[in-house]
Amino acid sequence: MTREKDINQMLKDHGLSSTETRRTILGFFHAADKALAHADIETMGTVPLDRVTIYRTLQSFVEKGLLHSIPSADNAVRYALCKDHCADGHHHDNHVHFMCDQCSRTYCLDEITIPRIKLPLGFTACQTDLVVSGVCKTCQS
Amino acid sequence: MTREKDINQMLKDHGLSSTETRRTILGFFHAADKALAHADIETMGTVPLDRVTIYRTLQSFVEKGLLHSIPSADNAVRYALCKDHCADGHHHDNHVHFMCDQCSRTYCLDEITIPRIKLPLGFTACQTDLVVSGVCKTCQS
DNA sequence: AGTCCTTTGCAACAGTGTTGCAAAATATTT
DNA sequence: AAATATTTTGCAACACTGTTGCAAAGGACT
Repeated sequence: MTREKDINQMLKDHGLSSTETRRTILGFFHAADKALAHADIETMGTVPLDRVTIYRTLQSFVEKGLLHSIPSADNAVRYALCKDHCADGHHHDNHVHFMCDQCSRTYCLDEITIPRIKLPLGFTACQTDLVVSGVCKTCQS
Repeated sequence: MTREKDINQMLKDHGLSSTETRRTILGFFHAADKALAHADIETMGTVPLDRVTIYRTLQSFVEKGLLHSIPSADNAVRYALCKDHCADGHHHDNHVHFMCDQCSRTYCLDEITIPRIKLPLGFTACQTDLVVSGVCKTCQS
């Protein structure tokens, strides 16, 4: 399978050794068109994955620039694939996130860039997160 | 004391009976120039407050429009006083929040309004949260 | 294949938030 | 002001989220 090979390559490109759990979890993210939380991943596979391993996998994926985390008001951090990578690997996403109040799906709106914010004197920005919540395209019937 | 009386009035104006814990917690928010998390409140008073009571108090304050909650990437929801209230009580804040990476202080930048975001077709916005993180005016030395 | 290093899985723990229920405090009525 | 009704508190217990340490298993490399 080409996808298998792609996932393998993706891990190695980011300096991660290719293990079964990592391939599985990265596969979940490629299959899903939405952001995933730890709890989602725990129940997604046919064989249940170890909780701790998932935490550590997500952590290393974020560190190596494969995933980015999305803050939320409901205290459940979600993760999504990083689509564009800078050369240095350390890459700050700058797109808007959308979270559906009805189905809890979280989307990366890659095409919408966060506008530049002018901070008061004395404040220096490092990262900016913009999360819009409401009703998503699937729930809008 | 006038402040005591103000706090009392504030509670009643929002349809909450005036109890000692509520007066204490509301007092904390008036004294602080920053957003407070549950953990902060737990250790602030001379007499320790019950954890559950704090949760319930914060909840009712948010429901009645006294406080608003601020999402964060570090999974610790913070709360801050609502400064302007609509007539109906149900009031959506629309200002930018700033969180310091060094001291973890969270500020409401009331003077900066969140720019309007144009969502893709099919998405309807209900609330928009914008959190900037970096170095605050106090840590900037 | 053998060695080295990383990752996994388990147990245990710490923090965050919720629920149920009896006792206490507040509000309301007389 | 006392009695009653209602709300809030504090405790115990629980569920969920996330972390750490350590021995065993798995990948990487020569």
